[in-house]
Amino acid sequence: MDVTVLDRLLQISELFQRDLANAFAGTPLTTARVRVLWVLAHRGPSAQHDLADALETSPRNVTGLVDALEAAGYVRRAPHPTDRRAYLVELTAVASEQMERMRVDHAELSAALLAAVPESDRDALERGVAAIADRLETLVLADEAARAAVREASA
Amino acid sequence: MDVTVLDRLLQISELFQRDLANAFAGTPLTTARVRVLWVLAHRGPSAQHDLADALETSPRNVTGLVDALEAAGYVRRAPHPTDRRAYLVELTAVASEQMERMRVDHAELSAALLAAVPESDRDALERGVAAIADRLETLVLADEAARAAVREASA
DNA sequence: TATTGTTATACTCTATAACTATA
DNA sequence: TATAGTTATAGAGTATAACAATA
Repeated sequence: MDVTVLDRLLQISELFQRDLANAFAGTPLTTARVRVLWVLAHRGPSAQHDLADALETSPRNVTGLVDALEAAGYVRRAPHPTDRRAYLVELTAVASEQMERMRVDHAELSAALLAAVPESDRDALERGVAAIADRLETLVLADEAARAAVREASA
Repeated sequence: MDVTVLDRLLQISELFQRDLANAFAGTPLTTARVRVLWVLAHRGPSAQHDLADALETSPRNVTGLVDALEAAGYVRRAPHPTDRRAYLVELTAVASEQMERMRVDHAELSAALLAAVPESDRDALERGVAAIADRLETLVLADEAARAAVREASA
């Protein structure tokens, strides 16, 4: 029973989740809420339905996440400049700083992990994980398309 | 803004979760429940507190997961041979077959992903992901130990 | 006394459907 | 008529605490 590359990738995947959970333990932040902040940090102030699209979740769920983040002081609901039905959700200063720290942590972790790999292996590693990520994405999307086709046919 | 190995690994991590969710959509199985079945397939019939340890979750949570799996016909609660307080949770035939299919799928996915990598890069890739997994595990465990020490000190 | 699993309670994430206000 | 976000309702995962039966 040898340990495959896939097993290692799954292990890495679990460790990431654990690391993130640890990082925000004891704060009001959770994985789902941090994802909202992360999207806002990258897209800038956004309407809730745009957040729902970006997060691939329901508008209802966004309402709950934004409620929690607003209560904890991480985001603000500002009026939308042209559509009175909508809000613009934006980060507070506290959250912007937190996301900046997260960006720095991310870069440091990236460097620390790469430092564990012998320099002579790094190019092949980069090509390899990129190839695997692309192939996996292709497989997952093809699988989802096939499922969607089955749903169509039975509807 | 270049895409780092870390970014690729995070992308792979998300795709795994998505793939697993797709695979069990429309069945009573979920990620948490499949983890229970997976542990049972590897450890054999187990008492619930052993499952709680293996899954790093609370006994209460195991009660709920086993309830759901039992209701859906994936596991059985058998009396423990020597401890009348405990049950031995074991897979049904249906679940054993499902786990065997999952094992085969896992092997096939492993082969498909590796096939996307040029043969000349594979050795370096294997060494690289192993090194990253080990380093990441070390970092996460050290972080958890540091947090535990802080909790001790403040208690 | 300690352990095994359950009941009680609560919070979070998620989804669908019905509804209000606005476009 | 369609869209943005909310209320209503429900299921799932998780946690702590109190408790019963047994060790």
